Amino acid sequence: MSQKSNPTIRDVARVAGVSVSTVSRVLNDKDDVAPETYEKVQQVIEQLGYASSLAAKGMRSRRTNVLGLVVPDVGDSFSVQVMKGVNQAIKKFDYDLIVYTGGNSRMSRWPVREQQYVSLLNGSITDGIIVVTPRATNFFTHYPLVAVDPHPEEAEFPAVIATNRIGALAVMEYLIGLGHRRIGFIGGRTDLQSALRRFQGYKDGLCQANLSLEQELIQPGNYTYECGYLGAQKLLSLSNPPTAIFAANDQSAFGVFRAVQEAGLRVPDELSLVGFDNTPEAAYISVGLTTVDQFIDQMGYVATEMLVNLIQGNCLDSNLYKIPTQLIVRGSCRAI
Amino acid sequence: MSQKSNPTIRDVARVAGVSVSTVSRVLNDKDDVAPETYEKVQQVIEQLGYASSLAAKGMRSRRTNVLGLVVPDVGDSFSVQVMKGVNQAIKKFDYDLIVYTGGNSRMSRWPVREQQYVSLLNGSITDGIIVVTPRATNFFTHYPLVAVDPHPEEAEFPAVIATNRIGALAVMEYLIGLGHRRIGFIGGRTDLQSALRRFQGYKDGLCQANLSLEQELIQPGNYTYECGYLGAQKLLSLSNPPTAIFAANDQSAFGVFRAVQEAGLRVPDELSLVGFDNTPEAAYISVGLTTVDQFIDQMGYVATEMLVNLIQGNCLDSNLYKIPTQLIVRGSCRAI
DNA sequence: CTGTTAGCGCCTTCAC
DNA sequence: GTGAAGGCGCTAACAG
Repeated sequence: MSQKSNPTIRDVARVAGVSVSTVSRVLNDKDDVAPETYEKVQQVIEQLGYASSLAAKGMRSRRTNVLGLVVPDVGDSFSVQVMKGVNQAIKKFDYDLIVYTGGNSRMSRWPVREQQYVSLLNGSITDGIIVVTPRATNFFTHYPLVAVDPHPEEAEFPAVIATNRIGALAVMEYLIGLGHRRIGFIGGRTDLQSALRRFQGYKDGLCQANLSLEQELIQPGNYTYECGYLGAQKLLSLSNPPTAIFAANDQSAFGVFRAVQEAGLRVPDELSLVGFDNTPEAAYISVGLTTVDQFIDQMGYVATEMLVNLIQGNCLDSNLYKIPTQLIVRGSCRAI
Repeated sequence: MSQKSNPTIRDVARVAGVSVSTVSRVLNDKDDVAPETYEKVQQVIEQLGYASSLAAKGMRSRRTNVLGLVVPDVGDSFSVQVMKGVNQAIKKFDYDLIVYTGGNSRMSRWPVREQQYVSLLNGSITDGIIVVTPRATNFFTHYPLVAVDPHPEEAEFPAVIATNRIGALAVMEYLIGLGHRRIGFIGGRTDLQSALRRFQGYKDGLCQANLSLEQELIQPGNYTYECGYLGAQKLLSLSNPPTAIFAANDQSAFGVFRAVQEAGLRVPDELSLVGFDNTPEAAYISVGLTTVDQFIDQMGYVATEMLVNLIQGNCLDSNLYKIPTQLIVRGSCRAI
């Protein structure tokens, strides 16, 4: 089974007793083909289990009806969310989808960066590409491309981003409105734009309320459970501990939660807690984690819409589409 | 940006002042190329942002170093789990991954089924394919293919499955060991092999304990929250209601949970509840849902291993690999 | 209506 | 060590 090659268009032509172009025509519903010829060819196609090679087709005609989605890691939850949104959109637009990810480490020898490499590869198989790469710099491709959540300042290509700063600001306004004055912060990965923007929102919130920024209330982090756990331990052991903690993402908020429990305290009674992302778990954890939804799936959906527009040669309203974030209030905060 | 075509191997050759074959050689580290030539070509490649077209490469040489994963829907949680496992495996084996899904509805006109169509398409771009299709019948491809969770009886190709029946049996043994004698069952989608096997496990468990199978304790279902909810309502309104309910998957177990709550009862005090799948939510819901883990990600991982073996021309130990399921005991059951 | 003829971008002999 | 030619499977002109 593994050695024999798939049937080609030529096999079909031979068996059906016609030429390859005729087969090609019925495959693409081109021109007029005699009904009986059409029928016979279809029959042979089915009989042989023939399907045209995407590779060959894509090479010849600049249209494959396939969209590409390049992600650094398909296991990553952010990527998965984006995929869901894209998945929904392609159904509407009647495209197929290829999600590409490189597990290939040999590529490090490659002079150009992975994303670029992959992007170019797919230039011939897909009609356009969506890249999910929070560390994106510049992309070098002559085909339609839309980025999800890149560094906006360097964005020379269409992109869709979430309003991370504004979301974080909303959190701060909420907490401050609840009477909190000492608000701890667990940071995110500093190489990610999203984390920087959330931190900016934290600072802006403080500033806006005329509160001073206290270094001891700010713990570095990296979006992991552990960093939330450790950061919270430090914050709680302060001589004057915070009454609320804002973690840069839900994952680290869960870590905070555990540290709080282990310290014999309760959320929200002794400590208010807010996360960011609105992961599914956030709804389940004890009283429910108050967090910010950034509608990642919608980012994927919008990115797809933009891409399809690009492919069809339409102009984009804007090169940068911002998906508004939304504060999701659950039970993890309390007025003091 | 969208009209100009990507640089080709010929562009590189021209700029570097060499022939295309030389460029091809450095691309594939073939033969001996003069170090200075090699260097210069590499430089031009980088300068032009060139990357060889997957399409063209795949067509010419029967090796792309890319694995394919065909799923009915990338939004589906089962598919996502499989993806995670595959994703891990490709890193180990140094392959790239393409996940393919069709949003294309025109295909309904196509005489061959969607899976087959996609599978064949990718035959030329990928070195092998993993298909996730619980309704799989026969696949028609001359290239390596491994199926995840197909109908075993029709499997003419290598496949990896979970031991659904045994997992369900373990649930029954557990419940019966806890003293339960009247155990309700919420069924799954009858078009899915997994659901049938789980039901079989339920029946076998009953039989093994010399308990009779009572029709009134068996509710049809379809793996949804709603069916669990409705089924549980019926079971609870029985004149002699069950003391435990075994739902064919976690999702419907959650529905059961809600129905139980609404009836003013509590889990596990008045009713023991078991699910199947061990979804992330299962750990969070109130006391924790006792369920069965089928290690879907591992299925993806193993499928990848099998596929790589196939691609490399090795023989498989077995054409059918069974991933053992495991009962995860949490707080939703209680002895009576 | 259908067959013939060119390539698409790349890799693989085979010469030099 | 390098270049030239042929062809992978397919589609898009042209001819008939």
